[in-house]
Amino acid sequence: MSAPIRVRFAPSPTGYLHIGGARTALYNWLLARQQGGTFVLRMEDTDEERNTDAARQTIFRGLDWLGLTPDEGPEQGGPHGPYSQSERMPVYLEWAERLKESGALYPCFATREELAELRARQEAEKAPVFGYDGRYRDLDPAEARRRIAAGEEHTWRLRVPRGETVVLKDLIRGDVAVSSDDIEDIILLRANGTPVYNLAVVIDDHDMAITHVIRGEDHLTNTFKQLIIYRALGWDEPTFAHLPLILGPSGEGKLSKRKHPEAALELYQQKGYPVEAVVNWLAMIGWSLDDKTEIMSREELVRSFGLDRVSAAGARLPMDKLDWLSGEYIRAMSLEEVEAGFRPFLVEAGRLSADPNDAERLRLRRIAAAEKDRVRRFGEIVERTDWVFAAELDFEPKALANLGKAEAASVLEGYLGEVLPKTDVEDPAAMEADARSWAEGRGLGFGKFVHPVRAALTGRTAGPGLFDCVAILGREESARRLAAGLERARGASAGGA
RNA sequence: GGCCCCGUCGUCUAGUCAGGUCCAGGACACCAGGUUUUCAUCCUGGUAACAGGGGUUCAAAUCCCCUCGGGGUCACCA
Repeated sequence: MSAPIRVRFAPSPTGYLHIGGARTALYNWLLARQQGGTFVLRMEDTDEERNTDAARQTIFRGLDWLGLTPDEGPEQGGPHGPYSQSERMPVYLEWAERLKESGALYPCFATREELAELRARQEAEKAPVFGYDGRYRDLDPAEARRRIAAGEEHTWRLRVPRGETVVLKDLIRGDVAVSSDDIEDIILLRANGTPVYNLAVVIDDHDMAITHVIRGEDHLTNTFKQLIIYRALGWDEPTFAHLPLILGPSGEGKLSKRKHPEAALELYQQKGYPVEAVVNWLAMIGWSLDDKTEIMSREELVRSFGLDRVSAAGARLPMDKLDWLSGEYIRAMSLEEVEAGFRPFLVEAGRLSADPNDAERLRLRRIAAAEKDRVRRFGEIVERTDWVFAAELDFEPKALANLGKAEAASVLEGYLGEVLPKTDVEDPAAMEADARSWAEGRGLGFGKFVHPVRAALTGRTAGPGLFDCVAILGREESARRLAAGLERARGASAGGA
């Protein structure tokens, strides 16, 4: 119907990529891809004190990981740059100047101390309204000029109209109306002459031709201020959509990094959740396709996503659901993909060379085959393979008990001596057939066979299929462990009998 | 405290705009059973919610009002 949409994600680089921010970025990106629009990344880095280059990088790399690479942004450039607010100061100042000329702004000589005092008194008196009381709003212009000329410190405030109703047409919340009397005369230029966030945002969204501002609900009250700035500047406002907030997993408050480690996107990468699972999960927090669809690929999301089905209510982070989804994604992967997922974790744990040799590759393949159905995130593979790489097995009590059973010694001895040497350790199914026929020949139940062998090989009672374990260890190491287990079993029966 | 947003199973949600097909559906989690050499997967079944109170209506999870609860925001931060 009209020009393609232009959306943006505008984080401030203060340390990490917030999971809620990641979702905001995803929703924006989804819409841009779906409608052939443009996804812009803009750094809101006007606060020099708090911003670091490391934090910028964290945001860039986080978006890369999620596959939400901007069409325009600090790294990729574009026709509406620069895309970092720190580089756009002249632009803001220019518009601020026009606002001064038009009389929309007035100088305010209230000092920080004065304002703090005012606020303290308002709180003490339980005043109905907090905030600036407009004490310099009607200062005589000549007097103002005189004080400025005298070098008196001052900020510039926006003369917010009185007695008007400001209506925000929000795609998710519908029409939200607020009285302009509830909005104080906001500072647009600080005493040091720098512009304030709300001014910068309006100018940027306008200059960058943003058509839809999709952001967290925490910006809802800012929007009314911004609406007034749009009016003062004589610009048309974009369409707004305020997303419900993501709350901490156990309820109270929005996610903060201090209280909730899961607020940081990096955590998910570190724990080894497949990206596509994270994307799927994020999309479903606050949005749903219908009453049953849970698993959706990125392509399906691009096709079906829509703001009209975004919920207005805040949501807790459903961590259990991520674990489940992640497991589903891993199970749907090819063996090669699972290997690739495990690889960095095993390398980091020192269990795999960065450039693995053939034997290592083979072992990785076998581990992947054995654990693919069991693991819910790739990072689990480290502790799950402790038994494989342990120089000395750390036996669980139950496993030890299994080695102490009456038939344990003869089973181990038989498997070690008669079966293992000629069974095909490359082929778990074949090994199982061999073992079964051997056990049957002895009139042994398969369970009686399996338990002591598993105990000797892994020191545990639970884990991958027994013959996957043999395959992972290889013939030689399996034999060594079986022999060691046999010794224990004999010791146990000798001591016990 | 002012202003604003929100309120369906423990959790994520469908249903609310266009009232009946909803003694409320799905998923995760949980519990029970089955398959399996263990675990996991897989299969079957189960527990579990319309925040409360008033209206309107033949009929309300759906519309209106009040209460309660949760959240956001009130910086010369962004």
